[in-house]
Amino acid sequence: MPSPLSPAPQPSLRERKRERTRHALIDAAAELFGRQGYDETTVAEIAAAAEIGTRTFFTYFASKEDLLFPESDARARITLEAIADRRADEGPVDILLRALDTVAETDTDMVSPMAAVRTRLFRTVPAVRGKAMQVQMDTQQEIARALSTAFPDRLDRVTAAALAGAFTGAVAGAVTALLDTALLDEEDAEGKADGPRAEQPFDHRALIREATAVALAPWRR
Amino acid sequence: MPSPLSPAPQPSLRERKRERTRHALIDAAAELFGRQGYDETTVAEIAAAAEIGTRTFFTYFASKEDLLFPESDARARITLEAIADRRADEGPVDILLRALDTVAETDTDMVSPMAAVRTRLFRTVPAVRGKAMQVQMDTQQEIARALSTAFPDRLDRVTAAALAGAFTGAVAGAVTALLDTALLDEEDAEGKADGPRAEQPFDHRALIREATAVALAPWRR
DNA sequence: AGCGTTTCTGCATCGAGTGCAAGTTTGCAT
DNA sequence: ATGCAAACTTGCACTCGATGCAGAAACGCT
Repeated sequence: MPSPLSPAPQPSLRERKRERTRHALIDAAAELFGRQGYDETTVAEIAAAAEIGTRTFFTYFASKEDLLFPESDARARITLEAIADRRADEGPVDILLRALDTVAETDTDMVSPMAAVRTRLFRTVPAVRGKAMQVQMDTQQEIARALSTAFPDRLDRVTAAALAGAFTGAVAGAVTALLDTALLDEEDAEGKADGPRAEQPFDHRALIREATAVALAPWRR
Repeated sequence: MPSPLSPAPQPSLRERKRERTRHALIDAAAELFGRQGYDETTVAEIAAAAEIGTRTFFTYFASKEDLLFPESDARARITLEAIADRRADEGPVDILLRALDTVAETDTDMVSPMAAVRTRLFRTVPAVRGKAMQVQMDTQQEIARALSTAFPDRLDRVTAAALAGAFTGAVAGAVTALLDTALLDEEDAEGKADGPRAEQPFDHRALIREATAVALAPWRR
């Protein structure tokens, strides 16, 4: 029983319902994609599984691909906050690396069921990869703008864009490489003692951070 | 008249014909995209303009987007050659810098009519942007693999990928930033003296050279 | 309960892309 | 030249993603 006077910022029934079916769509899609693959799953199937009309799907997501990136701006937000909260002695590269740490810690999306599916699809379905890259480029431009206004005297627009590109490019490259090798190893390890299959995402993060720091080293002077 | 005994490596009639219609498709598409836009141009129109059946289009290009990146692997080839031809005293960074210089000199794609159209579409059509990033990422991973096998003791896969990503990301970021300002200026200048609208409103090659210089400056120490 | 505003949904339609089964052209050996 | 096999081209039918439209249903508010 909710306290009667709490200024409950509870969204209206409409919005709650909308959020519920939104999640139903994501869950249904994750399940179907995982079971039959991306191309083999039609929008009509997803909609049916979430019990809405096919046409209605497109009022929730502009496209089938958008379904895969429900929180696309979370990482960008964190990075922009990192820039805003900078200490006086931090250079641009320091800020970006700190943002990367924060993302690694707080990103809840990495454990969602959709995330697991997405990483698999990223390697195999061109459309998924293309969409991911597009999202990346959008956030990259935001970061570039924020950087150049935060360091007006050290970073002009073009240099800021270069740095932002170097950063996101380095991270994306490292993640992709890691993902590739990880999944290859997994295939190799197949058939041998199929024990509890311990995952080690923690030193993955350390690896990514190290590699990014090395790649960006020339940018800190 | 060709010397009768020259071991002319002339491709067969079949291949020449194929190459001809291939270019006809690219030219027709460049013209149509430039005139009516990307989404407003159908594959059927392009095929008709090149005088082939609609169905046949897809034996030349796997998709409408592929039409926009006809030489997508040229840059990767040059870079891989640069890695193969490295001198003993060259580090990974030196090689990449040299490769990019070579690309700047020898890349003919930058002056093709398609290039001008592509840069315009890159800013406005999501599908084009996504495809471009995907191409970039693919070549990047190839370069990373080659780098880490060329320097097995200095670069693991992940670090090599981060380095390659940082490089291409920096250049790409700088290019788009510079392109944005260039194209915005151009729009501003619109309405005044609407002269013949010079078909090559800016020098791609110079622009890319400038962006590359800015983006890679930190690595050149 | 009743009314205005969203939201949902079916229907019709368009464009990208694919499989198939012809027809057509090219390369090559006789 | 002639004929034949392989490669290439093409139309047809079809699937799927995506959009516009208009009526039906659900919601919020009085």
